[in-house]
Amino acid sequence: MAPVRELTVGQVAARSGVAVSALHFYEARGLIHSHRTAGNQRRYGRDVLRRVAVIRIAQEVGISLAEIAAALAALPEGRTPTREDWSQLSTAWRDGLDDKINQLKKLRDGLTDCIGCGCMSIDKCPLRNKDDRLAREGTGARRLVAR
Amino acid sequence: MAPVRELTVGQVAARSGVAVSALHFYEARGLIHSHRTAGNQRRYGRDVLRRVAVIRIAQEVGISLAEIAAALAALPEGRTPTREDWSQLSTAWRDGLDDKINQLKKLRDGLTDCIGCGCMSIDKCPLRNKDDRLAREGTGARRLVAR
DNA sequence: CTACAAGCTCAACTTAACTTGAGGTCAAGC
DNA sequence: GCTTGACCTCAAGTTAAGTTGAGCTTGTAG
Repeated sequence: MAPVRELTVGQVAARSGVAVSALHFYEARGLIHSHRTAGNQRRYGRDVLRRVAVIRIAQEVGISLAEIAAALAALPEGRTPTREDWSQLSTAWRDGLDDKINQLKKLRDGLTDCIGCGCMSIDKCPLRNKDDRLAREGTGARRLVAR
Repeated sequence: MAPVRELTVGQVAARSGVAVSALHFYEARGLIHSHRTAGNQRRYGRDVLRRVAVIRIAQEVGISLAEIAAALAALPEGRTPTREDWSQLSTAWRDGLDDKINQLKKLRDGLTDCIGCGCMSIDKCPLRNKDDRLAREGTGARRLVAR
């Protein structure tokens, strides 16, 4: 059987589970690329499926399209990305993932105590403090133990 | 200084690190409540600080304001929430957190293999499959024929 | 008793990530 | 050759979670 040739936008949508409009959108944002037929219709290479998969996975982890675009931009323009290319990408995100996991763990482990503790000094709460804008701009009185 | 009984919106903003506009917004969304002075200015009880803290924490974990509102709605209207009340809430969110952590772990552990594996059958990918609409509607024919 | 910081309301604007719609083209089956 | 469904472009709409600004009122320090 002949290798599957190019995919239409509809086929990519069907296979990736992403709406056609979203694919258009990704393309406009430079996350995926296509070339056009004589009749101006999009045709995608098979690697677009992988790209889209990566995009969705990354999104699920909370990476914004802009960040994803930046990461994907590092992939070779001309050729099909190698295992090496993808691997590099995944390694970078893996670190971010690790951070995120640790953050959530910390949160989870502190959650019950911190929410349920009944303490009145919320501004001393270790959970709260981690992104406390006040800590940065603090005028003094509100200033707490630096982490 | 005498113990502060009621807080103005500005004081809440200062102590919670949340913008006044955001507090207005939360109030409009029913996440927090206030009563008004004769001059129509908001006055908050001290428990609002806790509420706001909980809101921000929950948001950070990826819970939407709508969901937070629903959870907070379960808190007693009339009285200051007890430790019990908060604890119940945190326990519920804790479960969600656990799920999220596990999901991320799975993602992390599969990421390098799955993104970097070089395999061509993306629709068989364990990562992708977890939310694959196609897998549910799949006719079987769409099963990847291609390399 | 007055200046002016803080509050108030309401509407409009913002960003992300898409979706929907209008109006028109292309391609494949009968 | 027609009909139908998939495509195309571009503009506008949508949701979340707020922010910003205008115009007006309150509250408090000096």
